Amino acid sequence: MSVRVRIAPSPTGNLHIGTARTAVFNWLFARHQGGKFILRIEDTDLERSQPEFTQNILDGLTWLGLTWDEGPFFQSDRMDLYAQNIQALLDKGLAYRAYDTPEELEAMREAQKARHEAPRYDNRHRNLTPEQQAAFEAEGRKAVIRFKIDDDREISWIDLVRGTVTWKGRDLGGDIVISRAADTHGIGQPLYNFVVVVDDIEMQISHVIRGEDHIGNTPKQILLYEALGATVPEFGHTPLILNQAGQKLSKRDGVTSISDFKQMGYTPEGITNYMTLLGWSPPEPMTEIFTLAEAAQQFGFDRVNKAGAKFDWDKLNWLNGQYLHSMPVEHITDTLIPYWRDANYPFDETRDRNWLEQIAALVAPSLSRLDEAVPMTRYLFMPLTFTEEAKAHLQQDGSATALKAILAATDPDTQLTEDAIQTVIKQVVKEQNLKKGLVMKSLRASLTGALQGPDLVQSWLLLNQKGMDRDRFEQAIAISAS
RNA sequence: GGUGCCGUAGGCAAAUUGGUAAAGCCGUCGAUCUUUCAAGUCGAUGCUUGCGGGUUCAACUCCCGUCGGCACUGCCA
Repeated sequence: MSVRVRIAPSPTGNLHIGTARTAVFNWLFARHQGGKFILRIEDTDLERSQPEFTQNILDGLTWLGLTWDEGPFFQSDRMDLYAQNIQALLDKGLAYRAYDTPEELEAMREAQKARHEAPRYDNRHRNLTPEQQAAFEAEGRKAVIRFKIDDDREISWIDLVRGTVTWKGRDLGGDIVISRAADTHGIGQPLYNFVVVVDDIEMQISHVIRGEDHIGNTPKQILLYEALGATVPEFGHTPLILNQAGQKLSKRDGVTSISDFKQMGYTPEGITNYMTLLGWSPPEPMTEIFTLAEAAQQFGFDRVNKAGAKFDWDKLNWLNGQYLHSMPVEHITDTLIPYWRDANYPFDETRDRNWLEQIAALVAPSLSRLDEAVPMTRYLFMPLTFTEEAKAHLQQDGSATALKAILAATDPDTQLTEDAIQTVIKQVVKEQNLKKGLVMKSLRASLTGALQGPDLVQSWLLLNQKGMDRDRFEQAIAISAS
């Protein structure tokens, strides 16, 4: 049997990191098995589904490199199929119409709670007589359709990551609603648990790989597979991604959508690598830094951990940095340009290309996120703002002397080279009898407005190419005097 | 409350069928390089495997109990 897996996000929000991680495991498994990875958009909740979220999900998956082989399929296009299957269940007597009002259900649960019982539907409308049904309809009540669940059934499956999992029918909460309320004899909007099964059957999904939060849905769905006369697929429930407090990561935890990560300057390679590590571990000779394709060669559920994993920014940052450090200059320059542009730094992409590449080469080795390049390179693009420490340094004895000497020792009409800079520094140190540290710090303070930052000689070179160095020395000398 | 799942250092985690002194990575700390920060390099720190029993020559790995965490418990997905 060929392997067919799917990722089925619902467009009620941007692509979430948890969904993306599930997509990674599905993708990895499909590639490892030579199977198909299918994308299905679960938009049965008409109220909450939005087209822009669908777009965000598609864009996110594409950006991450999680390409799909079939789809996207939309559940909203398949309503007839669901209605047919619900009718079939109705015809077979496996499902029925229930006329309870939301208020009645609420009251029932309250009563159960008061009696310290587990809230569940008591199947009160399972065996209504035609007369009773007619009476409810005469009242103008609408009916949901419920699927019968046998209290005495025991359902179990061999989970790909957890082994045998068993549930009792009585713990499933009574007959489940598979379609929303609709007028007499009509079939309302089909609900998640039912739709998933119909689609997975129809799309011949062989392995359902999803988050652990779906474990409780699985027994209900297995019963539905049986009722629809279909083969039950394999199930694998992956551990959840947890927040600092150890709870399921949710939008309330701040940055959780892939588009946010992208904007913050994480690379798709870094994110997918990290998400894979959250639950899966590579076999021995392999290091923790790997591409999706490399992971796919080794991927298997035997190496997927069962416990939830806390999301660790430190490790993500480190991993992302590894990718940034090894990125070719042209590539990282291309990637950095949008960040500089968004910061409104003035430059001409074409004419300044070489200069921009030098900047990229200068800062890339110390980045862990792309957006860090913005504050880090600000002094190369914008007028200076001085930190208090920098000002204080410039006001020290010898600082102005050093800068004046440097001004005198350099020719405004000749572009500097690295060697020339080294020579000038040595010369000034010797002639003015100053400490090298003081000269260097004065240079840094005057050129960058700060006492720490990227390599100073390279920075000066870059500023010199733009003719931005001498004015800064003058400005600094003025500060020295004040 | 009920049901289910899970529990190896601060975080991610490894450990062939129970068998050496419980890998590795991140973090932290220190050293080094540098005018500086970051990065890099080198080194160090930390778990008696939630806890208590049991089986065994031997248990992170098996059994029993216990505690804790999380997830689910919808006419959401």
